[in-house]
This record gives sequence, C-alpha cells and structure tokens, in this order.
Amino acid sequence: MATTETPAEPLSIGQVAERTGLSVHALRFYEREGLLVGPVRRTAGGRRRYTAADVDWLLICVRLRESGMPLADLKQFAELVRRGPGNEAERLQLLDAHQRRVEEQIQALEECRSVIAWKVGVYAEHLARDEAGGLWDPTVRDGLRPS
Amino acid sequence: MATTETPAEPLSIGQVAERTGLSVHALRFYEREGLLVGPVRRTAGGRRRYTAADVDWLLICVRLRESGMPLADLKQFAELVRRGPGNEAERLQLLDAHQRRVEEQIQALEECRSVIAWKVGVYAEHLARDEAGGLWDPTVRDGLRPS
DNA sequence: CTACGATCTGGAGCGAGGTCTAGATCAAGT
DNA sequence: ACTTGATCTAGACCTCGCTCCAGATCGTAG
Repeated sequence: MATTETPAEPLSIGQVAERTGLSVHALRFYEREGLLVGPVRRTAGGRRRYTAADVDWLLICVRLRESGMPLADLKQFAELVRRGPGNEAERLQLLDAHQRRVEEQIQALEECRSVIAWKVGVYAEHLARDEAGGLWDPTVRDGLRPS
Repeated sequence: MATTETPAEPLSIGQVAERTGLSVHALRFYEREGLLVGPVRRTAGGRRRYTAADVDWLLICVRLRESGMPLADLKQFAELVRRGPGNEAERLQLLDAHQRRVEEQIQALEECRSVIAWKVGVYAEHLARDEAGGLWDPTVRDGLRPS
C-alpha cells in the first residue's frame, strides 16, 4: 500500500500539497470541513504535520473527488471511518454506490464521445471536400442541417 | 438524422424542456447567454416557438455540456456557426480539442474506478471475514455508541 | 540579530451554472 | 367572463468548491 514510500517523517502542508495535487488552501479547507479522518498533528509552533496515513487518505479523497463524489459524501465517509470499526457495511455501500455512478458516468461520456466524433467527422469531411477543390456550393448556407 | 421526428411544427419552451432535459429556466438562460445559433422565433403574444433545428442544436449542446464543455466554449462554437460558412476549420478544432479532453476524462475516470474497485474489494473481503466468523479482533467491540 | 519564506487564522470573495421570485401577460377550456 | 396554467421579463439568489486576503507567527539561513 505504501503509496508514498512512507518515510514515517511527517510532512508539512506544502509537501502534502505537492504530492496530492491539492493546494494548501484546499488542504486547510478540507480539514475545516471535517474531511480528514483524524485531527492533524501540529508542531509546537502550530504548524501542521501530516503522517503518511493522512496522505494516503487524501490520495483516496482526490480520486473520489476526481470521479465526482461531492464533498458531503466524502465527509460522511470520513465520519464513518472516524467512528471506527462496526460500520464497514455502510462504508461499503457508500463506495459501491459511487462506483456505480462512476460507471454510469463513463457510459455517458462514451456516448457523448461518439456523438462528438460523428460531428467531427462531418466537419472533417466537409473541409476535405472544400479543400480538394470546391464542390462546395456557395449558395447553400452551411450544409450541416442536423447541426 | 431526425432527432425528434421533426414535425415542422414549432414547439413551446415547455415542450423543448421536456425533450432536451433542460429546464425552461435553463433554456431562457442559454438564450440570454448567446448559446443559441439563431434568435428564437416568437408568437404574436411573445411566446417562444422553437424549430426542430433549434432542438437539434440544443441536443448537441446537452451532449457537449454533459461531457464537460464550459458554456464559454459552447458560446464560441455558437458564434462560429452563427457567422456562417468559412470558419469550419475553427469549428473542427474546437470540437476536436474537446473530443480529446473527453477521452482524457474517460481515462481518468477509469483509473478512479479501479482504485475505488480495489477499496470496495478491501471492504467486501473484510465484511466477508467478519460475518463468516470473526478473525476480527473481539476486544474491539462494535463501535456503536450513544452519540 | 535580521531576513525571508512558509504557515497560521478567520473570514471575505469568486466563477460556474444555473434556479427562483415577482408581477404581468397569454391562451385555452367551460 | 372567468379560471387555470403556461410563459414572459429583469434581476436577485443559490450551491459548490475552492481561492484569496490581512495580519500575525514560525523557523531556518546567513
């Protein structure tokens, strides 16, 4: 699982930002919103020190967000984890539901892709004809009826 | 490509909402934003009358939006079409760029899906073990407590 | 000691993409 | 004529997910 080659040394917020792709602003924001499982440790002076586990969790969060999970769901998931063992079924349900949504999303995107590809094809063909020596009738306004 | 079995009879905004999936609010909003190619016709009384071509365009818009094209790009595309023939190369470029973005999106989603699937697997296995007779540490009692 | 960059907090601000309200008008049924 | 429901306009408002400030503090390098 060693997602970040777990060096056991805690990381600063900037370092975590680098390796998660989240901004330091976003990291603080996530924390305020209760999206992290545990409270983040601090130095004597009050600076955040993230553990490897924190980073791993954040990397999961990033994937879930990328795939469109709303922060509210992420928060709920974090809460379940925070409460400790005993609610694994709920966690599974949450993830499973999301997984299905992701699959639907992929489906939808693939349909879109094919519609767009068809449109691209129409334009490409149009341009080919055009450049290849003007069978293009200048009196016809844009032959692409099913726009 | 009779997307809506083009009855040549113009449609009310409500009917268009039904067959595009956009709300009437969104339809008016899109119009204000200049996302439509032509100006929508009106009845004597001022009600919008959409043509089949309008609906076809909107259906394309819906696909482009679904696949994450920002309204700004949609607007630009509409402007190109509005200006008439002569800029097909630009239109093609716009669509082609979007198509590539959609493909990247699908890629990304598929990676997410596999990460999530792995997580789901972890929980499923955990639950299976748990229900099948507890290698699960019995000193950790069910985390349910009066919260 | 001094500088300088990174981080801290609380809260304001922002961009995208709509959504909703108010108050008026239109159109159709009875 | 009356009622009902769909539509009209302009503009205020909303959610989401951050982003950015101001002003203070920390921590390290010289």
